[in-house]
Amino acid sequence: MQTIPIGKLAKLCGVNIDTVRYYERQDLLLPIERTAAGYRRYSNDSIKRLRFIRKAQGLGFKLSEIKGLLGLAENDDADCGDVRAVASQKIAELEPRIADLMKIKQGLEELATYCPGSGKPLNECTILEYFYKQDTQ
Amino acid sequence: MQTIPIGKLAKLCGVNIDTVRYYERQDLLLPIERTAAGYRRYSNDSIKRLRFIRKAQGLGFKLSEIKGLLGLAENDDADCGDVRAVASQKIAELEPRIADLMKIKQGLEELATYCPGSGKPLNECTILEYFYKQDTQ
DNA sequence: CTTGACTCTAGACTATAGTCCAGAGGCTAT
DNA sequence: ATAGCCTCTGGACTATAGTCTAGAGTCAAG
Repeated sequence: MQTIPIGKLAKLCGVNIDTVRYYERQDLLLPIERTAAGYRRYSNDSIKRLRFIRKAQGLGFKLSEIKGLLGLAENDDADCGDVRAVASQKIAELEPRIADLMKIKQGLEELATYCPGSGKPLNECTILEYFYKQDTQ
Repeated sequence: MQTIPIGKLAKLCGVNIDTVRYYERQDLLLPIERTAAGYRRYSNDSIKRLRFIRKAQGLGFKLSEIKGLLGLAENDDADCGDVRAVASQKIAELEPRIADLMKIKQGLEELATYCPGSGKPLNECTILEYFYKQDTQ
């Protein structure tokens, strides 16, 4: 098995070389060895692992969570249920965030609807009025 | 008009006292004066302004955007159209973010559906498989 | 043997919105 | 006058995920 240097690994996976070093500091992706001169060397598994990281990130996982996921993947006592639990938790986190954003969007849309718009002076602006208004409650 | 000290302003608006000072550094909320001892003094307008800031934040505006909004509100040449444009732009920013999160959520739900679940070994885990899989394309 | 590309390290810097701290001084009520 | 708050300042620190820099060393090709 031939090993690959950091620059090649980075290019193969489409990430910045500094990002690879950063993942190493985060204990996410260690080189399989170092050359006599101290150069990092990676394997094909490193490529798979780096791809794993980027994919999981794309699905909204934080690096710390990905670390946990990779730990699971390497734990002989873990099973599919454990992995699915992590996915389910992430879904559960996503739900309120989406709902929040949608509520915010609706609020803004409402404000924009009532605002008289172009040409009207600011003292008739219902958006600003809303922002300045004291909360009733 | 009696003026109020920073601690009272903060409490009235439900924000941390350091946050008020932070807003000052960001040029968002300046005290109307300082006492001989250097103590900040605020007016009722400061309360309104701070409430404005917090409300706009609640609708997803960044402090820099709120600064622009407050600038508009104090600009005699601005009209409702200008304010509405800011709101519309924020709505336009929200849309793809919501869509993204929903896509991520759907992706995760799909993965979780196919995963055999509890009791099955990890090499049958379709979630991990997906994470490790090389992108086709 | 030199040129150019590659890699090494430690540390600083980015964005965002604060929060917390120490050490000093001020203000108020008893 | 003294206790017990309040406020002042500058600077450090938080989270997250990198990115960039300087200065030095290494490697391969011509």
